[in-house]
Formats: sequence, structure tokens, C-alpha cells
Amino acid sequence: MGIPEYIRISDDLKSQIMSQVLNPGDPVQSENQLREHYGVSRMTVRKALTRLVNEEYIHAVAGKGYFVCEPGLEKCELIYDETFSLSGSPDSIDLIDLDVIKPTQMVGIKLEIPKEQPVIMIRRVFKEGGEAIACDVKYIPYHRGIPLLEKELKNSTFPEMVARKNSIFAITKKLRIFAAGAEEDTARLLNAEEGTPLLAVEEFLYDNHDKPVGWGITYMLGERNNLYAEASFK
Amino acid sequence: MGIPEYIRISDDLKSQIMSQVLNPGDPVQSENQLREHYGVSRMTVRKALTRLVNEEYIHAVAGKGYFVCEPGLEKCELIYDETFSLSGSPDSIDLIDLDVIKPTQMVGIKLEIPKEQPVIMIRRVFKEGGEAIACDVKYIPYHRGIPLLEKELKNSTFPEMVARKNSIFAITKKLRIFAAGAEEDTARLLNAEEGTPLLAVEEFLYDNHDKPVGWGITYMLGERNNLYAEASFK
DNA sequence: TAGTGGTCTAGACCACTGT
DNA sequence: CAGTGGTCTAGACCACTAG
Repeated sequence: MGIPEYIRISDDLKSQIMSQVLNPGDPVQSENQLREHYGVSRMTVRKALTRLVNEEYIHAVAGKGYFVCEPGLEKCELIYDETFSLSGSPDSIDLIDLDVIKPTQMVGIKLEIPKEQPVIMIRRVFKEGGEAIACDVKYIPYHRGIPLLEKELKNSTFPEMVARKNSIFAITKKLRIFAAGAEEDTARLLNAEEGTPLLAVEEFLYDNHDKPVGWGITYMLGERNNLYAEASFK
Repeated sequence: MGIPEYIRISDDLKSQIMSQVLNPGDPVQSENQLREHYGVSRMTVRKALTRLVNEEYIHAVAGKGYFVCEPGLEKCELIYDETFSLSGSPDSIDLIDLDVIKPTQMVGIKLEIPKEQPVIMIRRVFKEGGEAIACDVKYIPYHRGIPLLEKELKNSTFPEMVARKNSIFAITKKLRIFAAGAEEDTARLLNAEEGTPLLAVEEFLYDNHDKPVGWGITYMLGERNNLYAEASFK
């Protein structure tokens, strides 16, 4: 038999949950009962149960037992990457602005920095077939000695821009997604009318001490660009 | 010491990855090397490594070893629930339409059903402080014997509406997020002008055989409603 | 062939929960 | 108290990889 015991056991329990033999809140048989029932060692039972815990079908309470989770189908996995979440990858990315500036009040607040601290501002336009389909603006606190490499910045995702002295593993990302009408300058960049519906993604990056290390917004032409997400059960 | 060995070991390796002692693609010490290095049993080492595999810091290749992952910071966790992703929970939900109808061509295609198969249509408006902030429409294939309970449907999330004979664990959800200008009927429901930017979430539900069991769209007034997501490293 | 990860066993001790 | 899950040990055999 190619299929490991612990997979068979956890699949068995999973199907009991799927078919409502076991319902949210119900206790699962104890490790000892399962060990006897399937005739395997305790570690094998634990491996099966650990798998279900990781996939959030059940949860363990020390001293009491395992219980079926209240399902949270509201949790989804969203793949977001400003250069490739666009409808088809963009043919070209134009770097229209790259500067070290004093932060505006808004930028200072978002990055939690004093107003003397210079920041790098990057503005890009994403095009497909010659037409602008999205634009973005990013702000990164500037520290002396960090080179500004146009070519690198142009095609990087925001985390890649920031992750220079720290590993990209150390960076946390938070997104706010909303819809907005194009304002004057954005409309001009996207060659659209003012008020055109845009999908906007505000992006915050933090280092491993929760200090902001990047802030920006990407605007995508509404009807041409989509984000996709799916519920993360397996 | 309250902290388990396997946590100490995996945290140790994690910090080596964070501080770029280990970089994406690099091999991690083998289980045997780690066992000797930390003076623990192989199972303890494996538990530490399994933890890092689950959190996608490293991955295992049978017969070769463990390697540091190429980080995928584009993966985010999005919490979406049409009744509560709105800015502050809505005070009231109005059920403005509940009917069993023949599917339009669009609905038939989305639900992959023949045009004789009746569907339930549900339309709601979400209000806050008396003002409409969002509206939705859902379609569910109708099967005889399923009661239509107005009160239940009104305050349910889409998966809850569908999960009657199947466990909610058996349902898969896929989302498409985009921006759109309000069309005539939507604008009227939301008491807004035509063309007002809306955040739209198209929702597909599938059963455990990947058969569509629900389709719908929620429109939210753009500037007042946000979706939040964050990168899922721990 | 030696080394790797993948699976599995049969014990052990602990802290915590219920009665 | 007996039962639960949480941690840990010291073995074992397997399939796979590489020199």
C-alpha cells in the first residue's frame, strides 16, 4: 500500500466531518481510542491529527481532547503582486519619477517618521499593448549609502525594493483594497477621465520589529484588472 | 525551561534565515547533523523542521535534504465575509428580492446548469445608519424540498446559504475582486449616481466534486468600504 | 554504497482537565 | 484519581539520491 497510515486515518476523519457525522464543536475520539481503533502507534495517530489541526478541521485542547472547528470560510488566500496581478503581465513598466524628497505630512504619518527624514519616492506606470492599465507610487525611508538603481527598482515588487539589508522573510505586508474614482493626476497618467472607477491597493510593509519600511498605493483600471482569492481548505 | 526544544531549534534556524546566514535555495543542515548539534533525538529535530516546512521557510526533498524556500510574499490572507467586511457591521440588512426563477443565460453559464433548472435568486441591501452601503445578488440552484426561510437567508453569508445538505467544510469558495462604476439599478439601490466607483466581489461556490453550487456579486460603495489582507508569514 | 528524508513503533514523563 | 494532549527518546525499515 503506497498510502501512509496517517493519511488514511486523517482522510477518514476528514470525510466524517465533510459528511456531517462529526459537526462543529463535536469532540473527536481521543488519541488512545483512535490508536486502538486503527491498530497503530500513538505517534501515527498524532501525525494524522496534527495534519487536521494544521488544515483547521479540528483543534486540540490540552487535557480535554480534540474538537471539530467552527469553520471559517471567510479566510481566503489572495495572491497579490503589483507587477503581475494585472490582467496579463504588463508589456512595459515606465519609471516616471524617482526622487529623494522630504515626506509630505501624509507620508510622514504612514511611515511613522519625522519630517526631516528623507524618503525615496517611486512612481511607475504599467502598460499593456501601449495602453496604461495601472500606476503606482511607493515611499521608502531613505538611508545614506543605499544606491538607487533605476533598472532594479523598475521591475521589482515592493517587498523586493525594501528587502536589501534585511531578508525578504523578515518583512510583513498588509494590504487595504478599495475602489476609488480617478483623481486628476492619476487620470492623466492612465489616460482616463476623472472619476473613472479604479481598483486601489494600499500596501504597508513592516520590518521584523513592526517598524514601517514602505508605504504605497497601486491604482488599476477597474474593469480590466482583477484580484483573485480562494478559500484555503485542502 | 518552559520552551520546548523543537521550538528553540526552529526559532534558531528561522533567525538564521531572517539574518541572511541562510539564503533562499541554500541547503539546511541535515536531520542527523542537527540531531548531533543540538543533542536531541531525530524526532525532535523533525518536529522543528516540520514546523518550518508548514510555515514555508524551508521545504524538504526526499533523498537530498532541506532547502530554504524562495519567499513568496505575494501570498496573503484575506478575510472576506459579505456581511462583515463592510466598514463597521451593517445595522440592517434588507431582503429586497427572494424568488425561484429560470436562470438567465449568464447565470446558467456561471452555475453550469441547463436553462430548465430553476435557481433561487436573493438580493439584499446592507445599510448603516439608514444609508445603503452595499448590495448583493446571489444565485443558488434550486432543488425541491429545500425550504426558503426568509429570516435565515437574510443574515447568512453565502456559504451558509448553500451549506444545508453538505457540511460547510465541503464547500470551496473563489473570489474575483474588481472595481466598477455603478449601473442604473445598482445605483438606485445604493442611492448613488450612475458611475459611482464600487468595489465588486464576485463569489463562486463549489461542492466537493467541484460542481458550482452558488454564484453572486457584492457591490460596495468604494470609498467607504475596504478589504484587508496580510502576508501570512509567522 | 552511504547519506537523505518519510514512515512507524513502543515506550516515557509532564501539565492539565474532569470527577 | 484516571484520562487527556504535549514533549521526547532510541530504536527500525523504506525509497530515493548521489558519487
